[in-house]
Parts: sequence; C-alpha cells; structure tokens
Amino acid sequence: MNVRDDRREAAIEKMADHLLKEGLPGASLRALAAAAGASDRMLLYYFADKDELMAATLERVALRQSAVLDAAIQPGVRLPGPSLLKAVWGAMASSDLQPFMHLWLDLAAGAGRGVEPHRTIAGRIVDAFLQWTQSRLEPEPGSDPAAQAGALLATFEGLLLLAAVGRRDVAEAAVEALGEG
Amino acid sequence: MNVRDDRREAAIEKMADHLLKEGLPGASLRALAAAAGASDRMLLYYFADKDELMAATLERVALRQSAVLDAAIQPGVRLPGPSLLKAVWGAMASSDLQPFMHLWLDLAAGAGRGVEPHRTIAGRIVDAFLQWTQSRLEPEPGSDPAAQAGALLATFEGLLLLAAVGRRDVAEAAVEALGEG
DNA sequence: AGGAGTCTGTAGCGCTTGCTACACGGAAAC
DNA sequence: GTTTCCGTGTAGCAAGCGCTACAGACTCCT
Repeated sequence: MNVRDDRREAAIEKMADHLLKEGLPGASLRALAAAAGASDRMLLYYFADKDELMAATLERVALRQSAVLDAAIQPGVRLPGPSLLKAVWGAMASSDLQPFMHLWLDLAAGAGRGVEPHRTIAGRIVDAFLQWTQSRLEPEPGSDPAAQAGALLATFEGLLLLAAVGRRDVAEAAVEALGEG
Repeated sequence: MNVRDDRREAAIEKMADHLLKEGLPGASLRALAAAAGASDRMLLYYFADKDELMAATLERVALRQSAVLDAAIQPGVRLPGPSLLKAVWGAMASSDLQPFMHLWLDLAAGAGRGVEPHRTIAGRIVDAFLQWTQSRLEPEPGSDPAAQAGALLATFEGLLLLAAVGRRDVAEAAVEALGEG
C-alpha cells in the first residue's frame, strides 16, 4: 500500500550503491538523488533530513558487508588468530575491498571528530565487527579473549588503512608475515 | 630581505596549529587565513593555490610528528615488536594523540580516493613511518624484517583508528594483550 | 461534486567554497 | 622624478551546499 515507503526503500538500495562507488564526499543530496532516480526534493520527502538519509543508507552498507563476512566464515566456525586474519582479508579482497574500505575511512574520519551520524554509526559497526571477530576467534588460553579479538581487529583495520593509502603490497606482505609468526 | 617568504613561513606554522586543532574539514581558506592572522587574499599571494598551501602545511605537521617519535625512541635503539608497539603508543598518547590521529584519518580517507595532494603526502608519511619502524625494530630471525615492520605498523594504525571511533579502551586492552603474547 | 490529504516539479534562498579583478600606497631602481 | 614592481585591501564571481515555499496534480472520502 505505502508507496512512499517502497520508494524510500528502493532509494536506500541505490544510494548505498552510489555511496560505495563515490564515498562520502560525493554524497550530496543532488548526487544521491540522481543515483536514486529521483529529485533532491523527493529525497527530503522520503527522509526528514540528510542525517536520517545517511544513517539509513550507511546502515544498509554495513548490513551488506556483514553478509559478506558471514558468507566467508560461517557462524560456529572458529579459527586461530593468524588464520582468521588471513581469511577475513581474503574475503574482503575477493569481494572488491576498495569501495567499502574508502567509505569506512571516510566514516571513521568523521566519527573521530564527533560528526553525527558518522560517530554513532561507526561505533555500531566497529562494535559489531568486534563481536563478530570474537565469535570466530579460537582464543589462545591464558589471556582475555576480548583483548585478543581487539588486537586482531586493530591489525585488520590497519591493513585496510595501509591499502587505502596505496601500500597494498605492504599489507599483503604483513598478512603473510603474521601467518608465519 | 624576502618579506613574502618570512610571512609564508609564519603562516605555515600557524596553519599547522589550526589544522591539528580543526582537521581538514575546518581547513577552508578563510578559516586558515584567520588562524594565520592574514586574509585569504594574502594566503593566495603566498601560495599558488590551496593545494600548494595544504601540501606545505601538512608536510610541516608530519615533520612535527616525526620529531615526537624520534624523541621517544632515539635513533640506534632497537626494541622487539611488542615493546616497540607499546612505546610508540605511549609516546603518541602522552603527546596528545588526538589531533594528529584525526588529521591522519582525514588525510588517509582523502588519499584512498586519490585526492591530491592528500594521496602523495599520505604515501610519503606512511613510507617514512614504515622505514622508521623498521629502523627501531629488533627483527625476529627467520622472516622478512620489512614485513614484520609492516605488520607492526598496520597494528598501530588500526589501534589509532579504533581510538578515533571512540573505542580507545579496546585499543588499550589490545596493546596490553599484544605485550603478553 | 466538492473538499482533504498525498505526492511531486519548479524555483530559489542563504550560505560557504576556491579564486580573481582591480585599485592603490609605498619602496626601490634608474 | 618618473617608472616599476611589491604588498595588500575591497569586492565579487560562479558553483555547490542543505533545505524550503509554493503551487499544481492526483486520489480518496463523503
């Protein structure tokens, strides 16, 4: 029945595509509207304001990404740290790492300065990822599993950052080195 | 003799301060000019355009930061991985980590999308940091020292990112965990 | 048939952005 | 003493931003 909600939903999907392709800097209302096949006027009819629109769209992107990870390493499976890192890195790499990486850095940069809705959403994403990591990690006995998951997550995020600034080769070599040690 | 170069130099210092305080999003010509005690008109007299201005200012920030690191761990000293990580993290934390962290994430985000001058400068910074890490790292025998340095750098960058998105506690715990393992 | 509420296009407001045109005072060179 | 260049203020341009006012079309209820 509700036409508006349907179109809103469709817009979210198309805007998520656009966001992944262009990143936050390319996410003006007019550009997003063009991507969604609508007018900026209509976007602001579907959503209260840009913040609400961005929150919904970023949430959608996060959902997609967590689906990629779940598909790569299914619930119930547990791996030791180095293997898990390698597996996650491999999964991201084969699902076209780049777009998500760029968007995530944009988001993190905004979050760092406390910008909303970036701060809230980035927090949620990193918490979810942390929990996911802990649920997939075969913990080494004798130290805190949460801290181990945190360390693994940090390393992965750092690899992402290295790749983003054009040092993907360094990141690849690091993954290998960590796999041996 | 050269009045212009003197003022240009002074402007760089003050703009570096401003950049650390406000990050890239707060770096409009008018805002930078106010911080430097000049007019935007004059900034564009000292520098060809905003790109040149930003390149000079970001370079200055990087210079300051590497001075902090050199002071914390002097040339010639070598530490094993976990200790080095702890030392670097401690040095950054005690020198007011926050401003540099934010700026670095802004820069990395821009670099990821290929924006100039961010891409070039971020590349230079990460290369310098990589080299610095390798020069301070007591390498474990049997695997590539460069890759070990890369892995350590990745972890550190990831910790920075975790702290930026408001999970500094997770980062601290991870540093501890890595210190034990 | 008429009024009410739901959609949507047009047009534009007020603001910020990087950058520029122009004019003018002073100092230096000849 | 004139010319030439350096340094600087004023004022403004074109483009982009998020957002809104307004009006018309369409659908539904009575």
